[in-house]
Amino acid sequence: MIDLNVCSVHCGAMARTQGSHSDITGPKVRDAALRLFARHGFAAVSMRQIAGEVGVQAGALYNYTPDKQSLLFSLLKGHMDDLLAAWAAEPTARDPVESLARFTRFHIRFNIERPEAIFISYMELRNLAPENFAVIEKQRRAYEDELEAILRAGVAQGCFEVPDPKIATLAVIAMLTGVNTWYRAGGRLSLDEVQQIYWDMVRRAVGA
Amino acid sequence: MIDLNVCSVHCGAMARTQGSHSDITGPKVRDAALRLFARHGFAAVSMRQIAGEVGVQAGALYNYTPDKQSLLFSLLKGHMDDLLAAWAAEPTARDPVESLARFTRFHIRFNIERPEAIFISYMELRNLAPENFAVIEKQRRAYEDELEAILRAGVAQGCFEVPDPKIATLAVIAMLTGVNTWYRAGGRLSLDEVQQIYWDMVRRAVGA
DNA sequence: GTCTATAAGGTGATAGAC
DNA sequence: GTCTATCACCTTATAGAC
Repeated sequence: MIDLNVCSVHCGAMARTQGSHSDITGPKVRDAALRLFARHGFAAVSMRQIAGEVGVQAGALYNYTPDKQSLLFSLLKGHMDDLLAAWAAEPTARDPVESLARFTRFHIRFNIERPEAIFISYMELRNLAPENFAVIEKQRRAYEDELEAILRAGVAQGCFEVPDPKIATLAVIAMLTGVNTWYRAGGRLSLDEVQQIYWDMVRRAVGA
Repeated sequence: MIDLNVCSVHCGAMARTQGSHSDITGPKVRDAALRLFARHGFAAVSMRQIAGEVGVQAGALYNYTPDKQSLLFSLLKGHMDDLLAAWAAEPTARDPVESLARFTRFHIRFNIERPEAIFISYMELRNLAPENFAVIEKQRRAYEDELEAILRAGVAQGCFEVPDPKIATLAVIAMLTGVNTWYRAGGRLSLDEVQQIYWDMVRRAVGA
């Protein structure tokens, strides 16, 4: 149909001094899939649509993923790895109040910086094959456990008033994640103002 | 659009002492669609699957909905109508603190009682045709405005400390709606205990 | 009101040319 | 690595028999 790059015979024989097509096409496939899955949903997006965004034919996608399911899992897994690594790289604090403040600001910033990945991480869990779901679910719990540990430390030290740390964990995360439903860069409030407003609410919610 | 009681030539002349097939099949179609959409997602569910749940052939569904999109819209519209009507039927309070307490308890109970409808109301908005989305979005804002009015009244009377009522509204709703991600009937906590825990957090979050 | 049959087209994935 | 072509199957929706 449309032949954009009839490199075919020639390129294979040429000295390939830098990145092959796959070094470029691979990330483009992931970017297109992330964007389309976030916009229309995994089930509503076809491999042909993704290929169209990338500028290749559908068959070529299978050089980069064994199937559509693996593509979704790879995106979600990569996102959760990023999340856990980024939080692990944050400087730690002794004081639970300061830890909670850092978690609050971190979570808001991280989420706002990658709205599409956050969106599919919440919306497309049900489209994961069971074994893939189990992996992501475990990582999600590991992240929740980070916040729960902060709350429990604060309760133990008497600086938080939280009757049920597990529920408070889920409540705080739900509240913070909600930012993504309305925040738009260049809107009424800066990231810093948003972080401050939510920190005030979180701080009071846990009785700090 | 949907003719619920045609029953063709015969029934029209007969004394119809009780429900025709359509009186039974219609609700069954809606129930099956709600359950399947919630479980697998709108795009992933076929009309044949819905028909299979109901116990009819796919073609018969079109006696109850002009198309798949209208079926989704009808479910979401019905849910939002129920939500707004149920809140309107709640007894009102003069005191903003008491109003907020009632809203908190109402929202949690209403959501917990119909997890599937709540789920698709959040997940399937993007699968609505633009004109249908506009209708649901308007209703969603009307509901948010109810809470925002409570918060603004509380700020005006000096019983809440909320720098940005709009954001506080969205934060509180996000926190409360999060209950549905973990609550299961017969679990560790009763509905009443959950309502109490969340009310404590909401109350403190708004500085009441 | 429900059935069967069908239209018209989309789906994920693969084979083999280049 | 990407193409074209294809397989086997699924999709929504409609037509007409009963």
